[in-house]
Amino acid sequence: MIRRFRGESLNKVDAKGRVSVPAAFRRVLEEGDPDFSEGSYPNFVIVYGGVRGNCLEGYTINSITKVDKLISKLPRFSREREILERFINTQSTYMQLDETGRIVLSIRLKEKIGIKDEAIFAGMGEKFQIWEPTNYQNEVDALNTSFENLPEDENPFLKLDQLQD
Amino acid sequence: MIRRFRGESLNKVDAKGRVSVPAAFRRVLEEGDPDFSEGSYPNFVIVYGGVRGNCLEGYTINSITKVDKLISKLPRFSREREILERFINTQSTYMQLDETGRIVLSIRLKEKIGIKDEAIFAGMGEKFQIWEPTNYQNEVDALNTSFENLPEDENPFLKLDQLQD
DNA sequence: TGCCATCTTATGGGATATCATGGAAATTTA
DNA sequence: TAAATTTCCATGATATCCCATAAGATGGCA
Repeated sequence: MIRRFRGESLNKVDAKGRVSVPAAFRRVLEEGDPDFSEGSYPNFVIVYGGVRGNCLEGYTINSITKVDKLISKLPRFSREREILERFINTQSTYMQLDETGRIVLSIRLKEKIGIKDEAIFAGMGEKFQIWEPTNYQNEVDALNTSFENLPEDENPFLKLDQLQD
Repeated sequence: MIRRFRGESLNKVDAKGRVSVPAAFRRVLEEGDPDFSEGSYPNFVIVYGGVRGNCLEGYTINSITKVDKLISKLPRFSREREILERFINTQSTYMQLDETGRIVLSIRLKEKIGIKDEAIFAGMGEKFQIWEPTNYQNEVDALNTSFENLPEDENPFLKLDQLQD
């Protein structure tokens, strides 16, 4: 089975910026790190740029490597590549879980998304997101509204099956 | 895992031109220098020519070697090759980290990119860049603008997925 | 099915190491 | 020998490591 990021969790952020990554996510990060072995702690990548930039996004090493490989196919000095490198490499950072399954969010990262002493972890399949709780609620509400306003023929649930191969 | 240059960092440049290279970048430089060994300090290359020339670009020994090989594939006396060699070979220099992880930017290099007493280091995957902070902000803004103005079908993020396989 | 032992998880505190930075001394270069 | 460079030492801030604990989840077993 290929495990994916699922579920959400509200965790405390302490004075040093430490937060527990939900245990279920840790399993996914372990599976997604080719260098992980029993007794070590998985590495992964947090991207903090992104189009809207009000949350952090965590990627396993394997999935970020896929992205990196795609970027590397673009001509070395092209503008396109520059844009992608700027958003995906410049605005990201390696992370490693510690012994107790925590990471530390630096002051910069916390400021970036407005986190104080709590953070929401939200599973998104190949990635997970970290939100400041209020912002998260707003995002969920906004999604609900925009979903309710969609015409029937654009209902993504219905469109899903049409994509079939 | 092949570590790449990720993240950004604002560091002080002192009167002698000394700047700390971000610790995360040092790890990449070490991995990318075939002659590096525990207890020594990695060598790398700084290119100060380049197409737009308002920043410096740092390459690991391994990645500049890759670029050199690409250049070597061009016809020996072609104009193309001449240009690339001028920008990438002539206008570049070897550097070595010192004991405390710093390099010194010569007056020439500082003038080249307008640096006074602060420098931004920006990870770009296979290379990193050094910018004067204001210029960097302008570049980021320009990138954002040019990104926002792209027609949907040229969105580099979406194109990424189309490159798939 | 109810109880206890054990493991895992989320969390906290203190000690230690690393990082970025500054200054002085030693050495080289012009 | 003055200026510039390199080497060496010093320090505050930050990040990392190590140990501790309480609550919940899990599993075995009578």
